[in-house]
Amino acid sequence: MRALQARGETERSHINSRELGEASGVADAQVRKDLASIGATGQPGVGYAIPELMEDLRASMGLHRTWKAVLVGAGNIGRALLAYPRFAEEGFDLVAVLDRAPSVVGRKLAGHTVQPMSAVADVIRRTGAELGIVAVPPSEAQIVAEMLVHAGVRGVLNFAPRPLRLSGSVAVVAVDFTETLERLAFETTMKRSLGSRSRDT
Amino acid sequence: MRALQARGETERSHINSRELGEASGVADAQVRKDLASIGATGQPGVGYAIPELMEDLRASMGLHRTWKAVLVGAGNIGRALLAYPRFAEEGFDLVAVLDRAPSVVGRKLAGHTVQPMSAVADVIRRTGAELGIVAVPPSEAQIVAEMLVHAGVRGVLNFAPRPLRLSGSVAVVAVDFTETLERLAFETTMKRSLGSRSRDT
DNA sequence: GATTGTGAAGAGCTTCACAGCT
DNA sequence: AGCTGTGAAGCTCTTCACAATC
Repeated sequence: MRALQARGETERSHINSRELGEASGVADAQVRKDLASIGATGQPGVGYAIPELMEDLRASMGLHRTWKAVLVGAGNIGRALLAYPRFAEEGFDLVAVLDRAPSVVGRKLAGHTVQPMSAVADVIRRTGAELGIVAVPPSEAQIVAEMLVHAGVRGVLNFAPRPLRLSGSVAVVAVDFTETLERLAFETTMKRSLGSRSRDT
Repeated sequence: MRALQARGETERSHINSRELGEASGVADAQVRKDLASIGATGQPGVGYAIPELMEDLRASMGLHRTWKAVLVGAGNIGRALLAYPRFAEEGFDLVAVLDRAPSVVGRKLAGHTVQPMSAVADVIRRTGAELGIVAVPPSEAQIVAEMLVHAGVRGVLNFAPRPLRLSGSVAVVAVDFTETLERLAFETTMKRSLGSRSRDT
């Protein structure tokens, strides 16, 4: 999907598996297998119809609808997320911002009045948000996540560098900047000692 | 490594592969294979010595030393990274900040004077930075990454939602917030339709 | 002529299971 | 008795290659 988006508007209406593979770093047969597995089909001799392919990709990932998310934590990371224009473009709607600190509660950030944590159940019920974003210090991450889940969110995006223990019925995706840098250090070390193979993204 | 860190200070000096596996969600034999592959050895009948194991893990990931990184992009994400205290704790040193916009060049951010892009080669040579962090708009990500690589960095951390095409000898790790949210939407959909299995992080 | 969809082959990764060490 | 290190077996994922299709 990113490879298609990065191409921007080309005249061509179709793209073949080899090009898709080159753009995303996988083999052509892999592209065909994967696309077949999500029900996207191409035209032999022609390739995949780009608009239909995008639609199939989006549908396979549950992006055929809008997802509402509440953000907890109006610190540096929270504010960066609020200013991130692509969420809305991709169908993610930050419907509310909450924070514990009285000094930021009541302030306006990117059109949202920051709410106190005591409002969490209320806000989630009223907005119908299904996703929660945890952008608070690690010491508070677990309790904040539990409050969100208790209030009804089905998925949690965790920016705190601390593993969350939540009910198995809640999806959790974590972004840990330190881990990411460690991974980069690891791969950089590998690239140095061994030769190189091309990698994606 | 995260599993060990999360245990905190226990009296026990050793840990066996079964416990490590349970804490990190993999099979005991897998733990032994992986640890053997990085040269960490345990004591039959006893397990792995925890301090030595931590040391071997850190060494295998290239974390036995400090990594210097330059940050390009003093926008929301860049500023959030600058304020992130854990980088320094884990041995990552943000040695310089660069930006294209004349309005921010020269400003002080977290102790660093923002440099213009024209200084990139100079800054990297002078500081000896080996890692580059790309926190610029997607339209500039590719060219900025190429400038960094040309100036000598060996690894790039990319926050722009755009795949980078770089020489195979450069390590690239990407953090794409939109992709992350999309992944959360996908997993949330899966959790709803299927039952649940426990997942890590 | 170009390209898909897909069985079959191949490669790589995971689990098993047990000899050997403490 | 408890646990590691590791060949071998089992399994899954990837690549090959080609008949079918446009």
